[in-house]
Amino acid sequence: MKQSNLCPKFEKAVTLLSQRWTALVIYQMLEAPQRFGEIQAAIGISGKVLSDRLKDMEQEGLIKRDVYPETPVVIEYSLTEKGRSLETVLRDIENWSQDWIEVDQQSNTGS
Amino acid sequence: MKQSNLCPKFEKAVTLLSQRWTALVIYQMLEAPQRFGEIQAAIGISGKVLSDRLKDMEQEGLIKRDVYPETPVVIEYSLTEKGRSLETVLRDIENWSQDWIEVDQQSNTGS
DNA sequence: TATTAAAAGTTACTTTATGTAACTAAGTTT
DNA sequence: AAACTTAGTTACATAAAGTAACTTTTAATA
Repeated sequence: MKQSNLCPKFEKAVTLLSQRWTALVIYQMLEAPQRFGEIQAAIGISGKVLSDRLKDMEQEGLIKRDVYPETPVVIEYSLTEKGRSLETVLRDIENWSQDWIEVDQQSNTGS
Repeated sequence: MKQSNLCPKFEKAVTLLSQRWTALVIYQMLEAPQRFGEIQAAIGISGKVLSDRLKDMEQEGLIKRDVYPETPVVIEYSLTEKGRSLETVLRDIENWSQDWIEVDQQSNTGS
């Protein structure tokens, strides 16, 4: 027994955005098109999960994958219009976080 | 090796919102304070996970839990100011979903 | 020419999160 | 006393995410 009263479009949007890492990947690509390794380094995601997410997001039409047959080959991910249209959502979350989130300073200063 | 360049507040906000069900629970409570069983029925979440989420969200200060010692006892969950301040985010997602999400009509009409 | 180096993934395996269904506890109605 | 309701909890099964080592391709280096 699993069923809701919710609007299916809204439900799907929420499901999309609550996939772990998806929002951060989009946020990262708002700045510029990015390569696999750049995204990995920027948000601290494993290769395996990033690979999965990029496939999902491409499938959903949020991003596109371009191959530049340079040497060595460059593969670049960038937002589609649909992906970019999430910018307002991400900016809202950004603003909200500044107003409402407390970060517990886990001071990690060795030596 | 897991570390990012991101603003910790933003990162925490995203982590919060990408917990499965959290956004839907808040969305549901935007309408009115709700009881456990109402939330369950409205969004189709299991008792176990709803219980976990409500605890997390209370911990984060997004919701509060009120006990009315009526008979039988009524336990009501409602948004705090912090929780309610997520309304803009949720409304943005709602609007975005209407503009950009396609729902594949899996017609389920028996008989 | 063999060796070492990226970049972009993939694979096998472990850990964590989520889902399911049955069960509990307190008070209530029959 | 037996059955019902609400608000959960428990034990167990499945799915998603994390880790680290490995593969492939092309190139620059020794």
